[in-house]
Amino acid sequence: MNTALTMETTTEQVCCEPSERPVLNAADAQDSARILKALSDPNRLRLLSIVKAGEGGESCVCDLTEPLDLGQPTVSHHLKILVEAGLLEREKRGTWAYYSLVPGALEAASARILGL
Amino acid sequence: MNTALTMETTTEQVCCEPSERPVLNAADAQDSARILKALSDPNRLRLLSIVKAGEGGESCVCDLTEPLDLGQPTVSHHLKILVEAGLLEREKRGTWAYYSLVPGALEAASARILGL
DNA sequence: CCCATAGATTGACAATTGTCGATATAGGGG
DNA sequence: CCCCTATATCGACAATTGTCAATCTATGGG
Repeated sequence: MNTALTMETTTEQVCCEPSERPVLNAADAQDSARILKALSDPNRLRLLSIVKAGEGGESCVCDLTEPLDLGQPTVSHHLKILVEAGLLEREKRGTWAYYSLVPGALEAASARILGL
Repeated sequence: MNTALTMETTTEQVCCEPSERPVLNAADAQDSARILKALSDPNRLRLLSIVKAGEGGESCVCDLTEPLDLGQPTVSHHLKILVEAGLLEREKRGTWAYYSLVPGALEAASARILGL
């Protein structure tokens, strides 16, 4: 049995309209807000920027603490938020933890804004 | 960590590089965070969506209160935040206040994410 | 083994945020 | 004028957030 096809927006899709999305529903809004909230802190934006610019697109925590002038626990906390938002991924090698951008995640986040 | 000065940003800009922006500085980060913070609340995202979808791209407060299931003062408060972030503009006509998207503002916000 | 180091987790705290009810302001209509 | 409706502002409150110091965990080297 098929999951009810409640999609059924106007059966005739004209070619290039702005998607005719009526209004963002509460669930999708909360979803987008969760991701955008992770991006709403200046230090987290800088973390993303540093990671992106890092050698091989990754950085370990020790290289992130100093440029932000924040304590190590605080940096770890911000990194966790970014990981949980699906923006960064963590890979542990030896004693070090390397963070890198999740491919396409920033593009997806920006699309959520454009798609409002 | 003591990477010598071998950095030497190639004076020759090849055509389509990712801008070679080294790292987001604190001031720009705070700037971007201010705007993204306005976008980090689900009810504000829905407000933007409703305004965008509204007749003539605008809506008055009375049309925004009901679909969000929020009190009128709360909606006014969110609208103010969106205006101060440069995302919405307000025009008063008679007793009503009409809100509309600032042209290009959403695109600019999304570019801040992509440009990290 | 024991220790040193990288990083995560915890607990605390001040600051900020989202929400509401009450009140203020401002037009428009009798 | 006075009232009615639409919106903004204010004061309060609980919830969330960003930060730090202290502690825990894990990995690697002697």
